[in-house]
Amino acid sequence: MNDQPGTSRGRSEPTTWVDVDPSKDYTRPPPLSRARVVRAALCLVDEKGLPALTMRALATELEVSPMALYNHVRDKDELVDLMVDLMLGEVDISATEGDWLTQLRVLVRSFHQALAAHHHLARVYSGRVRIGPHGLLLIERTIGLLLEGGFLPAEASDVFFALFTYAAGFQQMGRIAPLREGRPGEETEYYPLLPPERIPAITAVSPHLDGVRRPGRFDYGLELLLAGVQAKLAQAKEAPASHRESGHHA
Amino acid sequence: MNDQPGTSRGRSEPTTWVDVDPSKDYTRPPPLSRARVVRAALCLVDEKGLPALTMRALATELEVSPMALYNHVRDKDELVDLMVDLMLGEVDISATEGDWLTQLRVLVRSFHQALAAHHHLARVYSGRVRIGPHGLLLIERTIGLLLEGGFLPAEASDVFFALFTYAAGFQQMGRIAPLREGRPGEETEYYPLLPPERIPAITAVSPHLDGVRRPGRFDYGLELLLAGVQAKLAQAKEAPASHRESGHHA
DNA sequence: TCCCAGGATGTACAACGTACACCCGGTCGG
DNA sequence: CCGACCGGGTGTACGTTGTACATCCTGGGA
Repeated sequence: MNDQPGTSRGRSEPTTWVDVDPSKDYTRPPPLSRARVVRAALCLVDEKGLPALTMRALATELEVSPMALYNHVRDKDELVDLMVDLMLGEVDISATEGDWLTQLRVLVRSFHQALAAHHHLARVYSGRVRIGPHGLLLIERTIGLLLEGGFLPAEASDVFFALFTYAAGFQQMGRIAPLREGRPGEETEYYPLLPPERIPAITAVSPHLDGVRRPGRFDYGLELLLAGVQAKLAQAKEAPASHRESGHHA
Repeated sequence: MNDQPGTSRGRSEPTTWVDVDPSKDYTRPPPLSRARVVRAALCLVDEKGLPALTMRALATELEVSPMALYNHVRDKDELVDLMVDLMLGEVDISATEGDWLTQLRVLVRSFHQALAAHHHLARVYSGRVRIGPHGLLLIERTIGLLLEGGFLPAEASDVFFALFTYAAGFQQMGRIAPLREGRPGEETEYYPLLPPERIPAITAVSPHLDGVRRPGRFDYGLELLLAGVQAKLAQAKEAPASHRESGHHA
C-alpha cells in the first residue's frame, strides 16, 4: 500500500553524490526513541485533536510502521500517561519571587497555561492514577508552598486539591457558548431548547456566558479560591489551633 | 448467538399457568423506548465503567439486537449526551430555604453529589457542548441565585464558571492516593518515582493525600470559593460600582 | 381483508489496538 | 576475520468497535 516512490513530505531528492558528511541527522527519522514518540504524539493531539491519536496515524507521522511504536511504549494507555507528564513538565515550578501566596498564584497559573496549551490532552488529564516525575514535582512544589504558608498537612492537601481540581476542571467545561444556537435548528427537536421565558437569568447574562473563552475568567475563579485561602489562614491563626470543630470538619 | 434458553438473570420460571393478567409489564422488554435505552446505558456505565459502554453490550443488556438501539439514538455520542442530561436531572434545583448563598451552597453540593453518584460518567462530562434541558435549568437556577445575590451579569457568569468547573474537575482528579505504592514495583522503573528526600512536602502530608476520598474534601474547596464570593461581593458593594479597573479586569 | 409504516434483525465493512512471527543490520566473542 | 546474537523495525492477522444497508416482521388503519 502507498507505493508512491516519494513518501509524504517532499523526500524525493536525487540520489547522485550522496556521500555527504555522515555525522549529522539529515531527514526526520533519527533512531526513533521513546521521547520522540511521545513528543510526536503530543504534537499530533495538539493539532488534530484527541480522536486523531491513533497508533497508525502516529506511526505514519513518524514514518515508521505501527508496530514499531510498541518497542518504546507498552500500549496506548502508557503513551497517554507519558504525554500527560510531558505536558506537566512545561509547568514552571521554579519561580521564587514574592511571598508564598504570589508564588502559589504564579504556579497555578502556569499549570493552567500548560493545560490550556494542550487543551485536547487536558480533557483526558483526569482520573489518571499514574503520576509521572513532573507531576510529582509539581505537587511537591505546591504542597511545599502551602506548608510554608502555615497550613497544617491536612488542610494543605485540601487546598491543593481545591486549586488543582479547579484548574483541571476549567478545561473540560469547554465552551458552553453556542447554547441557544447550536447548529441552527438541526437538533432543536432533540433537546427542546427551552424558550427564553423559562430561563430568564441565562438570557440576562448570555452575552457573558461564552464559556472558557473570556480572558481572565480562569483568574477570576483562582482569585476567589485564593481569597478563601487567605481567609482560612487568618481565621486559623487567630484561633490558636486548639479546638478546630468550628469549621466544617466532622 | 447466545442460544441458552434462559438468558442472563435468573429468568427460567416454569411456563405453566402463564395466562396471568395481561395488563402489566412483566419481564424487562417493554417496547424499548429512548428513555429506556438511556437509563440502561447509565446503569451499565455506573456499575461496569465507561469502557464497558458498548452498543453491543448495551443491546444484550436490553435483550435486543445492537442495531435496534439506533432507532432511538442517532449514535453513541448522542447517547452519552442524553446520559449526561439524565444525570443532571438528578440535581435538586428546587430548594428554597435560607438566603441565596445557602441555596447556592446546597445547589452546588447537589450537583457534586449527582456527579459523584455517576463518577464514571462524570469523567466524560467535560467539553460536551450539547446541553440538555436539565443542564439548562441547572445553569438557570445557579445564575438566578447569583443575580439575586447582587452580582452583575459579567461577574455572575464568572462565579458560575468557577463553581461548576471546580465541581466538574473534582471528579476527574480521581484518587492520587497510591502515589508511592502503585502496583508494587511493577512499573516503578517507568516512572522513576522520586526518592522521598526529593519530595519532602509530599511525604509530610502523604497520609492526607488520599485523593477525592476524604469526606468533606469537596466541601472544603467549596467553602474556599464561597468565602471568595462573599469577599468579592462585599468589596463590590463598598465601591460604588463605578470604576472597576481596580480588579483583574483588563 | 389487505397494506403499509415503523421498528427489530443480520450481514457487512472500515478502523482500531495489538499479538505474533519474521527479518535485518550492527556488535561482540572466538 | 567470521559467525552468532539480539534489539528494533515490518507484515500479517485477529478480535472488537461503531454503524450503514437491506431485509423482515408485526400490528394497526382502510
